[in-house]
Amino acid sequence: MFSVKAAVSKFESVFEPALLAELETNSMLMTVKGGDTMLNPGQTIRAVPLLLSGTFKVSRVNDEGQEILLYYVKEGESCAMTFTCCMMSHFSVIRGTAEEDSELLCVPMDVMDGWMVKYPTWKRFVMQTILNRFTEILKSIDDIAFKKLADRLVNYLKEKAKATGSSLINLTHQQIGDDLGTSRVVISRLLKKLEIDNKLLLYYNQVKLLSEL
Amino acid sequence: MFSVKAAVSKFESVFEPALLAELETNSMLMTVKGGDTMLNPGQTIRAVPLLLSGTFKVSRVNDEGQEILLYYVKEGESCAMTFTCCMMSHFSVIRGTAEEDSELLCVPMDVMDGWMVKYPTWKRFVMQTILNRFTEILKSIDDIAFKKLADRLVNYLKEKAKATGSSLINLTHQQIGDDLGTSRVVISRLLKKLEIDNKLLLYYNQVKLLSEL
DNA sequence: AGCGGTTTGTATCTTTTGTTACAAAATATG
DNA sequence: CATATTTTGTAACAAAAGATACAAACCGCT
Repeated sequence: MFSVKAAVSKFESVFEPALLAELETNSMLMTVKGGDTMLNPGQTIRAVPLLLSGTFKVSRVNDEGQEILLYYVKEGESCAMTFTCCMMSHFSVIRGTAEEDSELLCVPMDVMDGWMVKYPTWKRFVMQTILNRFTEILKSIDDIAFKKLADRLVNYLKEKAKATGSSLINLTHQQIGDDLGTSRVVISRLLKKLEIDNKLLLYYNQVKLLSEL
Repeated sequence: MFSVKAAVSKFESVFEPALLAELETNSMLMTVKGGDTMLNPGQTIRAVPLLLSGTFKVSRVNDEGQEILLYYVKEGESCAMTFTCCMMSHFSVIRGTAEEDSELLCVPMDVMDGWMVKYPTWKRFVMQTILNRFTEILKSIDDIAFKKLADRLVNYLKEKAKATGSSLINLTHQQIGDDLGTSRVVISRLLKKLEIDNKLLLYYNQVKLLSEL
């Protein structure tokens, strides 16, 4: 559990001192339970989050309610969409869900605009965030457009393992299917194939990646 | 053919007077032939383009050289990727090709950074551009992930017709396939189906959209 | 141990998209 | 106008992914 002071200090290497001071007086600590959705498409955004601990999942939901994973926001990062939407007072175009219990530092949108002008380190942080997300999203497009589902699944699992630091992944086939935008049956089929090929082991609610993968 | 003065005046309603003046002294006119590629992935970017006339196609090329259309840049617009890459002195992650003969006003990157701070209208323009492109790219992801190729093709043709202001579209099946990330044969098949259904007429190098579409 | 809900395995069938191959039609070019 | 090149049409087949249906395995809980 962070104090605002401790939270702000996490960004000591990124932001200039004056900005850190402003951050301390203007921001708000917030806790979110794993699984909770913080932001839905269409919702207006009043504050921008800096993630202190935990992970957020950012996904896209289309008109028919179909969802697809875009990227994860990790400790010390923020969300490019929220920045841009916030600054243009535009409603959200994405969904943001806490993957695990998470803590965030919220910066209200009315101070943010000034910071872009006053603090080069803030401007840099914003632009770097946008660039990173653009790059990730374009990579996603490559994969969705040209890669087979089997390959996307393998990448997804490897990512997960890397993110959690464990080769034992706690997910149902249904959850995986949701993230990749396909059905449970398809995922079960592909996973079974991978198991037969000695790439992984399947358990109830779990997937254990093997070194062969 | 524009003079710099005339070119700058195109942005009178978007930029504040002081910025227009700076734009006039700092920017450079440029002409590009239809079909010419201005920017490739990996290339470093030294200036940001404001499009005066014509159209640019922005596409993504993956490691295997497969290409897919992302969006078009039209008159009075600019490219979000170029902004962000430029500001972070990062190489390009996209390809930019002139669809038709085009004229652009190029702003060197070293003045741009200051403009973000000095001119609210510039900052606004940049953020608005980024937001618009983010939105478009996310729409693309929706389509690629969940829509059938037949629907994507129809949308593509409608877009083209709207952009050129004519229901007679000058494209080969191969070109369409390239933009949608699929093969010529597949496009021919789908187009023929649409023709049989009285949605369009097929000619050599041309597709004529009918009102049924 | 038994029950109820959740998760996984699997078969079957359909649809969509990709691939290859070849011929015909349209156009460009000398 | 004769020939080369580009574009289009189409068949036949393969692979990938989606849909449906049902059974079996697993887990939490009493």
